[in-house]
Amino acid sequence: MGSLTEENYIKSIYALSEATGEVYVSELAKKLEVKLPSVNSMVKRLATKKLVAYAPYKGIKLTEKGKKEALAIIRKHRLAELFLVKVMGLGWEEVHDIAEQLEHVNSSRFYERIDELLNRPKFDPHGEPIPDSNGKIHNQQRTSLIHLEEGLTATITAVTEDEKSFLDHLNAKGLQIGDAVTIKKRELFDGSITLLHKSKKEILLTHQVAERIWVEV
Amino acid sequence: MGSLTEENYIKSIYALSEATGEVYVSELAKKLEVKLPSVNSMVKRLATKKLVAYAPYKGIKLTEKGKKEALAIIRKHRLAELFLVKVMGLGWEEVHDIAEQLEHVNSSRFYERIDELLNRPKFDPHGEPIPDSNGKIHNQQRTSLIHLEEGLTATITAVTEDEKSFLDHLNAKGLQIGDAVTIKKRELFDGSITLLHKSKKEILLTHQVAERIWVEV
DNA sequence: ATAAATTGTTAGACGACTCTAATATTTTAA
DNA sequence: TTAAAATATTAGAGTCGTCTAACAATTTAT
Repeated sequence: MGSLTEENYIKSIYALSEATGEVYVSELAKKLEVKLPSVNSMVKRLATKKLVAYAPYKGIKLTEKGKKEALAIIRKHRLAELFLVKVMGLGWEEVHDIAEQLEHVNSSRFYERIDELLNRPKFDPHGEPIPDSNGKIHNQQRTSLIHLEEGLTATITAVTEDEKSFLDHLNAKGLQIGDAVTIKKRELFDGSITLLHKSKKEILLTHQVAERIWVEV
Repeated sequence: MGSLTEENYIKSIYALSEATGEVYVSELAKKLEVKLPSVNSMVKRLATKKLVAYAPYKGIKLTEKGKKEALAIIRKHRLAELFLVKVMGLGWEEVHDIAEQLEHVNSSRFYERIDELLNRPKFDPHGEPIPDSNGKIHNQQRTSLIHLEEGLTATITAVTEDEKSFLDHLNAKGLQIGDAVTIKKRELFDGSITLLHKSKKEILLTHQVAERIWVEV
């Protein structure tokens, strides 16, 4: 096992490189809130440990070994989040920071037990998939709310989890994972969307918010 | 909050100085499994932070500030242990190492919720008292098994928690916190003790084991 | 296609924590 | 009461992870 810092680098590299397969030093520096030279020297260390592939002035890529480690941490993070919500009764908007700490707990017994208690769950409270103990992710169909036609009905399956304030916003609007919503109106000029919710209420979402909500039709 | 390392020093200083009010550098080095100079320099750092009072070649004492920090960590450790046993269903002999990690989690919400779920418990699974959120310890009457006269009956309230192997040993003998036992025979020549247990079985304990079992008469 | 802007790297230093080797103090026992 | 044993400290170095300042490569836009 690597250090706490190392685990955080690996996790961030995974998250930021998911789309394109690689990350740049500056993106990583921004995400981790450290300066460029810090990232540069850490990435070199990770490279000597064969956790990333890296050539100066080129992007950073996780090796298979690095990916495996990243998925193990993500698994722990997501299991912890679900545990905090389901077993401990905390709100989905307040568990992220605690899970950031619990994800570094080194105890297969602890996580095996959580997995068991939650009945081998596939998704965390934000709808993100939980990798299994081999790092395999059970994927789901994903469309962003902003891509739905007017009149269509869909179920919210996930949200992009970045800041607590975003989750607070959804809570305030009364939206939850699993809720069914119908697109009532899409405003072309600003991209905002009006939803019809199971609570019979109409909910107005800005484009910025809607694009971070994932649904299954 | 201090670093993880700092927290571990504070906790060990508290544990080792409980009896006499002070610890020596060498004892601390042994407990923490580091060399003497490491302890020496760390203790100096803790002294500049006003967490310990220290004069070269003299013992190390926690300041009020240090004690407060120690008790906060101990509270988290013991709450975590009880939580792992009661809520997560792990065995009392396997929770110590996990609690060693959970005790460093920085989240009042997390621990407040555990405290609530466990109904503000006063003792951990090993019978050790859990300090309240102000660091106050609810003390209990404590006598070691080896000080009981033959014929007396008492309830096991705690055990000295040092090594997993000791707890495994008690498990194997069928002894648990809360069990009532009667002293059947005390052997003078080797200090061993024969107990009568609620299970009607006779249990033989060596002096070494018996002195680490605490009872209430 | 070259200058400006952006992005990345190197050099060197610092704090936290550890170590080994050398030295000093305190305790114990002859 | 002094020599030996036990205990503690200092000096100096190494690793991890961070920083600032200076420089180098790459991209972009004129």
